[in-house]
Amino acid sequence: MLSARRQCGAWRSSPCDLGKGERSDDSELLCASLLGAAMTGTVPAHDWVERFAGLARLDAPTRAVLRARSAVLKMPEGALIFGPGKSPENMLFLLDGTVRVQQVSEGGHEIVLYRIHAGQSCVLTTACLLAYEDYAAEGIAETPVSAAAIPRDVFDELVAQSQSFREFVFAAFSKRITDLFRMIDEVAFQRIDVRLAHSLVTLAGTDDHIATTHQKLAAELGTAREVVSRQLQEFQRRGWVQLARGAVTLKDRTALEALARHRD
Amino acid sequence: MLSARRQCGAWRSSPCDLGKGERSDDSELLCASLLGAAMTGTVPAHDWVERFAGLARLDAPTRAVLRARSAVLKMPEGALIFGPGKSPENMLFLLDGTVRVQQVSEGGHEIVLYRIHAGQSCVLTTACLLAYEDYAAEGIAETPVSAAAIPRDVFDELVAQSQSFREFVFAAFSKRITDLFRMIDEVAFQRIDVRLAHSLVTLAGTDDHIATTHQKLAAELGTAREVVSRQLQEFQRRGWVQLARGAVTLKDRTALEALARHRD
DNA sequence: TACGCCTTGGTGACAAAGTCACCGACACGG
DNA sequence: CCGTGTCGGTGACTTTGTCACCAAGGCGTA
Repeated sequence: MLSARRQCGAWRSSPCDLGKGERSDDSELLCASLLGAAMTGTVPAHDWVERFAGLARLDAPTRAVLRARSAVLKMPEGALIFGPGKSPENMLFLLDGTVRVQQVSEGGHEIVLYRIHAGQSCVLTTACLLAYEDYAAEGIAETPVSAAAIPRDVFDELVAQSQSFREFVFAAFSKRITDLFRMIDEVAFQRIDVRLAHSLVTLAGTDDHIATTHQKLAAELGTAREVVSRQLQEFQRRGWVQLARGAVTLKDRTALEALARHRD
Repeated sequence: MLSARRQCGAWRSSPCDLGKGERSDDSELLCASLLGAAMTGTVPAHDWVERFAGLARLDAPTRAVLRARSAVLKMPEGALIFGPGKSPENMLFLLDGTVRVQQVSEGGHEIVLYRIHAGQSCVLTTACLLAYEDYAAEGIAETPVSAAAIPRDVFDELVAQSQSFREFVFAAFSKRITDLFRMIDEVAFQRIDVRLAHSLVTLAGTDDHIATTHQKLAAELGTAREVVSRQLQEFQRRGWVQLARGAVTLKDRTALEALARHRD
């Protein structure tokens, strides 16, 4: 049974991290056009292939196909890239921004599975899998994002034709699966303070400032808000962080990193 | 640091489940030949492709290549199919038996990630990924197994040539990743009694008998032996199971299944 | 048979983490 | 200024994990 009183939907029912708001109608339209098909009216592709770390090593013909048969899309922060029952028709290469992949289970529990950063990896892994079997995971734009969209058949064609593209694709799958292995290990065996310290260090920008709520940090780790609150208080007692409403500021990054490295 | 006193290595340091013994020198040799390359002296492939559920739908030329360029290998129970630093040179299709994929972390903690059953799925997912990035997961033959081995380059060739083989491969990856998502959700949010009940029902054969130790069940769930012992005692108090040294017998499968279905 | 030794599992005390109910402080828009 | 919703703090309690230690069973060997 769903417990109605539980505070849930850390990411969902609240304004986006840095921006000011609810998913607008505009964003919904963008999503629909992306998830649907067609891609009419989208920006023609530019030199994005060169800017994408993993693709630069591909053979020239493959890069040409990618350029020719893709379209660059932009989506606002908070947009739903894919979700349960919404498997995208296109494979996506993330050019700018970050996509958060998370899961919401029946009891209202949330957990962040991983993030996809520009260039480094791509959405194809997750997007592709959901094309075959849909599941209650969803990808959400954490910042405004731009992505190159490749129709499914072009993807298939490239896999067939290019040896280096195959390597790229399988390497991406490989990395995703090993990361999930690591994740399972952490969730099962790592202490919550270690995991929280790790999250803080990872989420903090160069300015050591994180604009987030305890509830969102809890969803990050798949734990309860109270647990996060208590741990943060402990960190503050130790002088490692400075707490404020909706914000955490790192005061001793070194100490947090040391704790995060703890393997045990 | 490794704690020397912890009782660890549930699966490793003990005799195999049903059989009688330590990994023999023979099995090590088989492993080596499998993991290495060559495949000289192995059995020529027969009609295994037809017996493999997922491959029956492939186009005829692809099936022919699979038959022609594969070799059927047999490995004894307890054999290490792949492991950290031992990425297999061949893609494997499991024809008979079961392979357990598990992870051992630094603290000596163990957890079973998933099992690969004959025909239903195949080892290629895991094997393939480890070819690109090796990690502390290992695959162990839980029963005597036979598998069809495909050299890496033949696999690559098939992916390039056959549309239906690509679909097969991506569907396998897809299923694996969604299963891992589910696993993360369970580890993070599911109560231990529910998970244990689920494991018991899954592990029990038609005779409702499981030959295993509490320690192994703990490794199955990624928890501690004491926790499993206490839960099993509780199940026994309720008349759901009958406990004996190294054995658990289901007395009320229906009740266990009901508990296992509990979503919360 | 007696002995040592290892495996298996039982136990109590405690620590860590999750759950529940409730509260007060803050922010924002009427 | 007030109402309303978000955010975070707190105490009591349950569940799970950890640690230390013990007892029974099994097995080989003197």
